[in-house]
Amino acid sequence: MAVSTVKGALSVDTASPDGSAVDHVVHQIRELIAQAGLKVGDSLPTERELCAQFNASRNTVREAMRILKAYGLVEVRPKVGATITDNRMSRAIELFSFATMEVSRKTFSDVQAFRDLLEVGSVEQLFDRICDRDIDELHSINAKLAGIHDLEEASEVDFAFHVRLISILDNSAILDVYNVMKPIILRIMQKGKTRRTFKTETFSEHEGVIEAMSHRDRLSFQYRLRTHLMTGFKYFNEEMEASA
Amino acid sequence: MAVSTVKGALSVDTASPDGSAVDHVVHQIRELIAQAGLKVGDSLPTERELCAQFNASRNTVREAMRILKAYGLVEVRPKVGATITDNRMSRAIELFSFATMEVSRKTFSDVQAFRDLLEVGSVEQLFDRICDRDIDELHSINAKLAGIHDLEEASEVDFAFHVRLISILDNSAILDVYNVMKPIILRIMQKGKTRRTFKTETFSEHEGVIEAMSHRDRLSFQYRLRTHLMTGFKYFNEEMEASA
DNA sequence: TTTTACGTATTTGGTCCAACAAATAGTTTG
DNA sequence: CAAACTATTTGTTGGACCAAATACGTAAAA
Repeated sequence: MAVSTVKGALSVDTASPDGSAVDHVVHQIRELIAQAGLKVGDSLPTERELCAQFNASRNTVREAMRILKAYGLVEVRPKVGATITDNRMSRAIELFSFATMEVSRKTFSDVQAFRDLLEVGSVEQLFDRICDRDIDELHSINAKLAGIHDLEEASEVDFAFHVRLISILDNSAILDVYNVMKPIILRIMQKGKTRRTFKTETFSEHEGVIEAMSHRDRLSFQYRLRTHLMTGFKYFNEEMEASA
Repeated sequence: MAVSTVKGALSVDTASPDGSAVDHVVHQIRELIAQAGLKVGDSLPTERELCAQFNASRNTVREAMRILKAYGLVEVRPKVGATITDNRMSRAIELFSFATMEVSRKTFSDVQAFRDLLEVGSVEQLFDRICDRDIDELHSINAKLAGIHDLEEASEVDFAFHVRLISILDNSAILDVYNVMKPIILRIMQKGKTRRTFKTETFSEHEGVIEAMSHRDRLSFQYRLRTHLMTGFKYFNEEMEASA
């Protein structure tokens, strides 16, 4: 505290919550963090201190902390108390690991078109940065497809391959987005495939992409990768085309 | 209940949490939802029923419900109880509206490179779909820059312009990702700019992009948009290059 | 008799309190 | 230097009360 009596209309405005005591405490804690300029790693007051400070019961404070924890903004260990963190990205990932929604035809084409823009579209920056270790590691990741036991595992390997590919770009925005979308991408990868499909088709498609990379063959890279991304589209039938 | 004594290893596996009672209840509630096949709009048992069902105290159940609420999976109103929802996307957006982190040089270049891949890279698909209404609406959005009063408002208009641009693609994956990243993008847009910058430079850069679109001039579109995205990079100094 | 309106009782989430269990950091003791 | 102890702090429980929303039954009106 001390600083910023004026702070007011700046960035931290959570607007006014719904008036519930818990939301109010959440708001106050966030204000506290902002005003005290707490950074990642710093400690928050103990629950009971917060109770006294905000005139709230311990349960109310605890529910507020649950929210902050769920948002990945604080980490709390018994005895040591709560410390500031920033796991929002991983929380966002967990968010979408829920609710096993069915992948629609439109979802498939949207997501794959999106990935096409990122993976195929970044060919120039990618080829600028490629080094031998990238090629080697892509090979070794892809080799794991031979030993997979179920679809889940196979799609994990497939995903790891593509993450390794774009990691060459050294762009954390892209990497973060990929991780957020991971659950959806995994489902897309599994759609219509069998273990055998992964071991044969997917494997050789990946190998083709790697070969194009090692030869620095832009056109081949783009063609092979694009084709690879669109494999699986055939497994979607045309049903339910018009959905509002 | 009734169905699926076998269900076991399917999709809903939240793995086993850290063993805390609250996490356990969260897990059980999610299992309950899955097993009972509850859809959005359906009701959950009352808190007290959940207490009895899971042998947990009411506070524990409430903390679990706080988590589900924070995840945007349930909505709870006094007296009527908890109903299933799916506001995960809006929660994800809220997630990143927090913690007014400073935009680093690397964040800037990463995010803008990312946007470059999406916006500039999609020129073919974009030009395939463009219609007159798109051009008109882009004009009218951009016109709002003349009447802006502060940076916040200006960046909102700027953002709206780019969202409208990519909305032509009719790709909800891209749109969702853009919305999730909105807070970060807004900050990037504000970096180093003034109201005047928006009213003059940003405005005319947008107009240039629109003009290229209306002429179906691919090269001009790409050049102008790419230049526009990289405007602002000059406001970052080299400080703090090596951060682990 | 039927329908509408009102008021009461019940249900349900929201908040608070007090107490105990478990885990851990720091301190003391061998 | 290591082990045991102590105090502190989170984790969990059970209970209590309140306020608001709903359900229902009763009374009044058509």
